[in-house]
Amino acid sequence: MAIQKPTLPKGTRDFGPLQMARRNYIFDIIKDTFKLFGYQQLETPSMENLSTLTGKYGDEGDQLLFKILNSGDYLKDVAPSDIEAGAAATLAKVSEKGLRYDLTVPFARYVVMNRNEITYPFKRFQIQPVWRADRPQRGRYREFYQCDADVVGTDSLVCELEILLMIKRVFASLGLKDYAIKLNNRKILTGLAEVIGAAGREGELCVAIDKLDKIGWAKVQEELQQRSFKQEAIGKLSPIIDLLGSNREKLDFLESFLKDSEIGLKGIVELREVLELLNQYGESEDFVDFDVVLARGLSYYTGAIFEVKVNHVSIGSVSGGGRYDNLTGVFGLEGVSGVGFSFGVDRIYDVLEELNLFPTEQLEGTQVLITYFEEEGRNYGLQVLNKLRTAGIASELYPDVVKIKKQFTYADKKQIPFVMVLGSDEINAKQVSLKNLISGQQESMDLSDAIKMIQGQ
RNA sequence: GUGGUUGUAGCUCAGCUGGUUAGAGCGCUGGUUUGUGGCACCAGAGGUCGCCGGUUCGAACCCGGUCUUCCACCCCA
Repeated sequence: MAIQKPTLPKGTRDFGPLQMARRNYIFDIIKDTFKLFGYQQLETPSMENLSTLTGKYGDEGDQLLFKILNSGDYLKDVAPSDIEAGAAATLAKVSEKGLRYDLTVPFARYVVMNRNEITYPFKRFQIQPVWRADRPQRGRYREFYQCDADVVGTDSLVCELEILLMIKRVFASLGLKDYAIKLNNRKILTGLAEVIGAAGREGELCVAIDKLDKIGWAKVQEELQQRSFKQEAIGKLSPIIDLLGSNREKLDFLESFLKDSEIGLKGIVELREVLELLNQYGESEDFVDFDVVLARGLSYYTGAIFEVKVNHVSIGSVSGGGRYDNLTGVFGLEGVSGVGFSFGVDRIYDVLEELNLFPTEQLEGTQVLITYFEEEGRNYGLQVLNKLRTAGIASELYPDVVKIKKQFTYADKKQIPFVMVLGSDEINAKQVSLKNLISGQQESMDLSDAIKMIQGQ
């Protein structure tokens, strides 16, 4: 058999040591924030029954699901007539499981299955990979991590407030200073469709309007025409398009614009309250931007909609979420309101890399490498190694008896800041030689002094 | 899913209108230094030119297919 070069499946990646250190840096900040706000961690299986997943993300979403072929003879139930009927008819007979597409639907499933054990309001966070059979691009992968935090069992707008606060805390910790938390409300979009005389069509309306900053008002009008919106209705939208000013000014304008839509006004009230709560908490409205044309997750969001975009980078949104009043309804549990959002770690990684915001100092990693010349030094080194680790210092002993130069090169490559050299002089004097590879200074001392010096750093 | 794009050493890339043994920089290994890394100098290893097929006396180069990369659309983190 000919040797073949190994490759990765399309849209997947390996993460090397440097990348993992950087990813953990991001994960730790997010995790700490979720915990600080009282969220508890949950994990669910990578695969779910296909019946749990399908129909939750729209037709597009169903197409992007990775399906898992049944084990064994997966063709045993397939008749020739099934194959003639096409892929859709055959699928149900060859696959009953799929990889999760997001963390929200598995969470809804979990809530329904554990409805009696859960204490409400239930605040949970979940950090796991999800899979989408999309075509990969920059910032778009087939396997990527989501960091979700959701609350179910309350419709309090305090939850919306906390989402804003968590986003602000995470981004501040990451050193991101130029970003926008775009905020809107599904009810406002519904109201918008009502007052322009296109009630019930906010989905279509939003798909077009959402592209405003990308393709411009003229093109959006064209698209709306193609979707057979009346010219009169399109004309009514124009004051919305150039809406500028503070959040308050925009809300004031929308309030009069939506005066004939009860639901639209409800959305305004909700948004005002979220901003008011932010104020009560003692936090500014910096980075929070009410954006009437923001439209995401329309297949299930019913209240607030969030999206976070970092300015001046070539990556799409890095976080998003919203309120869904009845996500568990499809699983037979009605009346459970939830709100949640998600950080896209892989995209945040790309953003931090593009903006050069990763901390340069390597916090994780070995602090000391023990080097020696022969067996005797290695035996002495093992005792030293034990004491270093007992003192809580990340340390390692070079495993092979090789030239000292090679051992130093290893320390240098691995960016280990200290090297201990153990030769006959040190062994006889029961000391160690400690070299600081950054300053280049080296001196002999007792091990206890060396430990102090390393910890003093 | 639709349209386009890319693939040459571990990495980043050269390689003329098809013509002998396919190059550079960085990295890697060894040496200058048998108790000392980074810097410098010297030497060396490393490629069925993504894969399969076709055209041709001759293909890294032209053609077809396939996989991969990146981009736009759709949608999304």
